[in-house]
Amino acid sequence: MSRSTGRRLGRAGIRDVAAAAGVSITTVSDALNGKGRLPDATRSHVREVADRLGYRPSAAARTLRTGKSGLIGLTVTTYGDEPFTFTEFAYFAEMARAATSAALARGYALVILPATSRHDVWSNVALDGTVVIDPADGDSVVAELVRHGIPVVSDGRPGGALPVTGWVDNDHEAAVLGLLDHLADAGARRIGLLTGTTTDTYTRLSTTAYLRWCERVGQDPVYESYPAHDPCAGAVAADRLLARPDRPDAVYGLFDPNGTDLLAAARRYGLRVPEDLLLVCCSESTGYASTEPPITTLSLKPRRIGTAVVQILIDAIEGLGDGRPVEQVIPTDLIVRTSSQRRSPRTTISPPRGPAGN
Amino acid sequence: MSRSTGRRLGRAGIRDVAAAAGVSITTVSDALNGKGRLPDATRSHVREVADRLGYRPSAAARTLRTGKSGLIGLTVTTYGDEPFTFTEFAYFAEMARAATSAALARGYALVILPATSRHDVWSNVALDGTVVIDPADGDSVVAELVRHGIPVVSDGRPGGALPVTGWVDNDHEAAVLGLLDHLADAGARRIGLLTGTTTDTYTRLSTTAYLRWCERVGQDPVYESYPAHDPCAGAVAADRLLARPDRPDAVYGLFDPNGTDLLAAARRYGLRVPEDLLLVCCSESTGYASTEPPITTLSLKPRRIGTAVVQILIDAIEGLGDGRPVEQVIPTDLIVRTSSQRRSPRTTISPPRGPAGN
DNA sequence: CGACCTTGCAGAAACGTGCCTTCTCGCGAG
DNA sequence: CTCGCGAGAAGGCACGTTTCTGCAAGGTCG
Repeated sequence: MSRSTGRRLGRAGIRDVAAAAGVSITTVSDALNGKGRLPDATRSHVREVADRLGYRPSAAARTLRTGKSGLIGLTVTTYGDEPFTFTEFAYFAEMARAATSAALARGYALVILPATSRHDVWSNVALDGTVVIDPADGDSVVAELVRHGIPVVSDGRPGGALPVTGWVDNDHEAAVLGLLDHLADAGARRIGLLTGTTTDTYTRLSTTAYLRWCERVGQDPVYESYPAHDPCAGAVAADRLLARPDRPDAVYGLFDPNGTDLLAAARRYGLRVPEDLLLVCCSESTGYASTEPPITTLSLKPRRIGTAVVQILIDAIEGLGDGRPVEQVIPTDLIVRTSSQRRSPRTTISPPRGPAGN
Repeated sequence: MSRSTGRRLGRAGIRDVAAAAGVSITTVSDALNGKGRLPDATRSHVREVADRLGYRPSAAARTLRTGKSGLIGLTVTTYGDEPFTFTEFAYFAEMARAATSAALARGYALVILPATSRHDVWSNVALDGTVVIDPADGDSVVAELVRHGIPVVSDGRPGGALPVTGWVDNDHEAAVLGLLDHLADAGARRIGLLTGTTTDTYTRLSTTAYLRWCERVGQDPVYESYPAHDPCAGAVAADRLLARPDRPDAVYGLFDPNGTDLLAAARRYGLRVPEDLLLVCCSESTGYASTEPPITTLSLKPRRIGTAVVQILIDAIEGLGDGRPVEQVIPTDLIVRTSSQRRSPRTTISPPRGPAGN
C-alpha cells in the first residue's frame, strides 16, 4: 500500500499537506515557517491547504530536529519533597503565576517538576531551561542540570558556588535591617525572630542579618526555629517564642503563616497587638490587611521576581545576553499596618478595647 | 569523518553507549528499558556504561517514536485571559497542587497552558492529554482539543455537550441547597447571593440552585452579579448587596474573596456578624478560620478533585478504562464557624461586644 | 543425526520535521 | 548560440529513539 496516500490513523502530517497542495515537503515547511524564497501566492496556497487539513506540526519532531522544545521547568526544592508548597505560601503562587505569564508571552510554557531528582520524570521531558525556586546549598538537582548544560536561573542566590546562568533575589539583609529599625522606631525594646531550620539562602541571610542587627544595637538575640514546610510546627514555635522568660515585645516572622500564628499565640497569652506586642511578618497574602488588627508585612515582590527570572532564562536560551551570569536584585516593600504602628504616647494605660469601629 | 566516534557537541547518545559497551543499539535500548531477552550480565554492563557516560535518553526522540510525551496540559479558561487566577482563589492553587502530585506519582508532568488558544504555544508542546478547569459553555479550547483526538478531562461539567473523556465535579446544587437550609435554620429570613457573570457551570448551577430554593421557600431572590476575575468588582458588588432597600439578613458568596469583602461591607454599614448578618462563602482559604469573626465556608475539596481528574485522564491515556466517559461527583464540606451560628435566643438586644477574649 | 526450538544479539525501518544541497527553467548579455 | 544567473522548488539526509524482523549458535528430542 502507498505510504503517502492512506493516512491510517492520527493527524495529518507535513507530507499530506505537500501532497494535497501539489508541492514538496520543503516548500510546505518553508511556507509555514516564513523561510526560503517563495512567491506569496505559493505561501498562501500552502497555508490554506494546511488549514483545510487541520494540520498541526508535530512538536516532538520539531523539538528533535531543532533542539528547542519551548518548555521551561519550574521547581521548588527547599521545602520537603512531595507536596509542593505552591499553595502554602502566597509567595510561590504569585511568583509562579508571574513566571507563567512572562513565559507564555514569549512563546514558552512552564512545566512543573518535582524537587527530587526522579529520573523518570526529569529525563522524560525536553527542557530548554529551568527555573529553580530557593535552591538549597549545593542543590543536587541544580548541579545535575548544570552538568548537562541546561540553563538554570534561580529565585534566590544559589549557595555552594553553583555555576548557574543567573539569579534574582531581594536584598534580604537590607530588608531585615530596615524592618528591625522600623520596629525599634515604633518603640520595640527586645525584638524576637521566628525563623526556619532549612538551608536556603533566604532563611540564612535573613537570620544572619537579624543576628548582626542585634549585635549592633546590643540586644540579646531571641529566636525560635522550625521546619518551614510544617504549618503546625510554626504555630508551636510561635507559642514557644512568646512563652520564653525573656519574652520579646516585638516579633518578626520569616514565613507567611507566622502572622496569624503569632496573633493567635498573643491572644492565648493575653497580649494585645500592637500595645503589648509589635508584629511583622513576611507575606504576600492580602489577608493581613483585614486581620484584627491588620498586620504589617514585608513583601518580596514575587511578581517582579517571577518575571525577571523568566526573562533572564529565555534571554540565555535564545543567546541574547553575553555569556556571563546575570544577577538582579529586586527591592522589597514594607507595608506598614496597625500591628507595628508606633504606640501613641498618650495611651500609657491601655484600657480594654472600645466597642466595634475604631 | 566517522559519525559514530566523534561526538562533536552535546550529550552522549544511545549510539555512543552502544559503541562504548561493545554491543548494538538494540541491546542498549532493551537493556535500559527492561525489554527483550538479555542475560542479567549484559543488562547491568550496559547500565553501568550508560551511567559512566552520563547518558540520558532524548525525550524528544522517544516522544516522536512512541507517540507518548508524558506531559499533561493544565489550563484555566474561565476567568479572563492573561493572568491566571492560580493565586487569586485558593481553590485553584490547591487543585493544581494535588493534580501535580498525582501526575508526578504516575510519571507524568504538568504543563501550564494559557486559556486562549494561542497556536504558537499550544501546538509547540506534545500533550498526552489535558486537564481543563471550569470550561465555559462550548469552550473553544476544549472543542479544538477534542477535535484533535487529545483526551480531555475537566474540573466541572462541560456545558454544550462537549464529548470530553470525563469530568469531575461537586454536586453544587445539593451543596447550595444544604447551605441555604443551614442559614435558614440559623434564623435567616432573607438570604442574599453574591454571584458571577461568567458562564462556567459552577456559577450557573449554583445560581439556579439558589433561585430554585427561593422559589421553594417563597422568598424573593436578592442577588448581585459581578465578573469573578475582578477582585475590586467583588468588593463593590458586596457593598451594593448590603445597600439594597431589601437588604438580606444572610449572604452566601460564591467566590473566595467574598467573605472578607462582605465582612468589610458589613462593617461599613454597622452590621454585626453574625447578629445582624449571617455570612457564608465558598473558599478553601484557611484564613477564614481566624477572621473576626471566623467565617463559615463551603469547601469544594479541590485536592480530591485534582487527584481524581488526573487519575481519570491518565487511565484514559493508558487505555485502562473502557471507552466511555467517566463522571465522578465529589462531596462538598460545609465548615461551620461563628459567622453562621444560630443566634442565641437570649441575646435579643445585643450589647456592644465585651472586651477581648470570647 | 536431522528437524526444531530457545537464547542472545544485530540490522534497519520508521516517527515527522528542518534545512542544506541540488536541479530546472526562463531570460538577458556577450 | 551559449553562458551565466537568479528565482522557484524538489531531493534527501539527519535528529535519537523504539521495535520488528532476522540470524547464528547451541541444546533437545524423536
